[in-house]
Amino acid sequence: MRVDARRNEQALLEAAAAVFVTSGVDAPVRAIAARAGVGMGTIYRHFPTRSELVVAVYRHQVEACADAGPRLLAESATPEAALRAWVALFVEFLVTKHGLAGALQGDSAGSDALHSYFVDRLVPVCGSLLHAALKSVDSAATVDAYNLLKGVGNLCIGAANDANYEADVLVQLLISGALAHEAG
Amino acid sequence: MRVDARRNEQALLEAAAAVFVTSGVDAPVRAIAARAGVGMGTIYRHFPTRSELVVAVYRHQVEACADAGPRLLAESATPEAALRAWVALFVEFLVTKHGLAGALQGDSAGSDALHSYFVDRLVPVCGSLLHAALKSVDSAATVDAYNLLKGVGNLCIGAANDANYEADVLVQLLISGALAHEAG
Amino acid sequence: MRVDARRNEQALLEAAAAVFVTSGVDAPVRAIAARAGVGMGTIYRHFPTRSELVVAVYRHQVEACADAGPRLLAESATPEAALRAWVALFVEFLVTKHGLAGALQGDSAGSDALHSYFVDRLVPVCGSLLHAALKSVDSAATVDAYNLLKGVGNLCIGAANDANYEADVLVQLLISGALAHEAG
Amino acid sequence: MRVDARRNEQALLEAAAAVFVTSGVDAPVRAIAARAGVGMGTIYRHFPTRSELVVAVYRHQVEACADAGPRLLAESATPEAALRAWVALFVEFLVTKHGLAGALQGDSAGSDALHSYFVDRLVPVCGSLLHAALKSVDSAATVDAYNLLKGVGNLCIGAANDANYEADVLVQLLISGALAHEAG
DNA sequence: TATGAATGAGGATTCATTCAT
DNA sequence: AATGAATGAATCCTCATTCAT
Repeated sequence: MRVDARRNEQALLEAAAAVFVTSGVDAPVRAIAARAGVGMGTIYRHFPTRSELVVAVYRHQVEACADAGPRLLAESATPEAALRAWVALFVEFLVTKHGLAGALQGDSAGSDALHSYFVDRLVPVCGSLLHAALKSVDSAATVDAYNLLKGVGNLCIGAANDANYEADVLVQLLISGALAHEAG
Repeated sequence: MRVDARRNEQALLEAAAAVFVTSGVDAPVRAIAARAGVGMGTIYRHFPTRSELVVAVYRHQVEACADAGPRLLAESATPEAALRAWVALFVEFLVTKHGLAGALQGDSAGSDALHSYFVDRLVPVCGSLLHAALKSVDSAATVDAYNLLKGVGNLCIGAANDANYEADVLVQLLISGALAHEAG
Repeated sequence: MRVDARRNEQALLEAAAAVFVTSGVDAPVRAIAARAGVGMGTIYRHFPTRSELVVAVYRHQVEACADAGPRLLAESATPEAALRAWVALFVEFLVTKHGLAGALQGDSAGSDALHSYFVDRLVPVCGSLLHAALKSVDSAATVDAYNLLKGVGNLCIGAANDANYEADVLVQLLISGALAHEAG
Repeated sequence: MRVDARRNEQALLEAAAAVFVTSGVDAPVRAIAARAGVGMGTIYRHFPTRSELVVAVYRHQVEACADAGPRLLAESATPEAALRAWVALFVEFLVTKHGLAGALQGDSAGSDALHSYFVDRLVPVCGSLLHAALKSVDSAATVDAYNLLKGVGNLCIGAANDANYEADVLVQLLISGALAHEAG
């Protein structure tokens, strides 16, 4: 890849991140291009679909989140604490990225890549933590990691727009519920 | 109101309900009018804003849901059972009305009336049930009824599109979590 | 004509006059009907075209204006004074009726009846005054009464919307010009 | 600017000029685009508001008119002749551009830029000529240049639609009136 | 005769996407 | 490889006019 192409790609990622914060992940292509100082065609060259752009923008943070899983499990006092810390991390990520939680739904055709990426990368991590936590409290699984992850994601939708809505509290309650059922 | 006007209004409500399921509550006015077999102007006559149409479409069911609260409290074996039955009812309502859960977010400008209506009508009902349940298990409140209701609503988003996602299970876990914290 | 029909027609004229002042002579039919407390169909029954309604609304005042011509000629010190007083009267009428001066242009199809009525009724009056004034100052005619009337009307367009525009002054200057050319 | 963009802009100006003559300056965007052979979006790219398009269409002629003022003052036998020649020029411009005179009214929201442009550009020119003419005939001013310019503009409204209406004659009478009042 | 519900043409505007330069 | 001009589908909303009741 030519040096200028790489520079453009970097500029686009930064611009998109900034615009996504302001206007959500459905912001007009033109706005992103303008902020990056490139033509719209350049966006399409680097990221043929919007979903690919969104994935690229958040890749670093998703990776960081994924990497945090094993580390937290090793460092935390208990597996439950590790799970709680990890979902708190995930919640913070989603809530600060305007519209991202909603985009995880995968409904609309274009967001499939985003949905897949999140699931592929984070469900295994979440699964490890959940499994360890369940074992440590001697509970049986009531939900799988996919459901838990998606539930957490859903609870974060719209959190940034509503000062009375406390997504983080609800998420911790959901964890409590998931770990609460005593093993028979 | 003239008989034909009433017939049109009814046709519009049914058409809108059907189109909302398919295309969400932001579906084009023209599509709703076409399905109802009326002109677009007729929609604007009966429901000057989109929000009023959405509220009208779901009013019956919201009222039924609100009415069910006190009844369940009286009929159920325990307050917790009443709360669980009621949220199950609410979940069933939201999940079968594709796109409704998402519309409950007050984000988009036009849906504010909808958001208000849901909150005004259901938060008090939810609050009664929650309060009774908390008291019966001798727990302190960790969330208010608004947060609980909105959390339940959020957990239902996209549930109809994903066979692997079990919103009802997650909602019951959330209730478990909300009732789990021992008092004092 | 039945008594109720006459009552409706009267109500419509008053309502239209009021609405025209507020919103101009192109105000929505519905607004006029609503203010009159009748259905829209009733407007169409009484006044099939908008032009006929406008004519009817202003008939009294146009007649009063026409009648004022001979009277002013008889009462004024000089024919020129009579002409000046009469155009001042006409100007006051036009300026206070929002949009009426513009509607006198026979451009748009619907306003033909209005245009015709004004011309038929007022050009002769204006002509008498102009002729007498020209004779009294021993000037030759440089414009006919039709041109003078229409010129005065045009000068009044938009006068109510622009505090810096003094239609009345300009009109008097136009009269001065029309009487200024010395007869050979 | 790319050659094709410049070609489109030129085509748009010509198309708009033609359509304005036929349908007035409020002609549908679609009609202008169709005549220019471009998409509607292209109009919005080049001229974000209707007012900007109107100004662009008439800029050349307004500038020519403005430039003619000082030249006429220098070349004419008397300042009055210069003023008369200049307003005749202005009248010819307005009358041949059907609908332009009407658009000079600042009424409709979108045409404000047009109104401003005309006033800013032509009132000073008109003022110089008027002042010189008044001085040369030893008359005191009875109107300012803004009123005179707007009056001339108003007299031209609808002139192209009415063969019996002689705007040019009326305008010269208005000038006569404006210069007639003897000083002292 | 009166009502006002219904129609639907008409016009503005936005933006994703393509492709000539 | 990059640009950004152009396209035009999609959608909203208003209101004159007709006509069933």
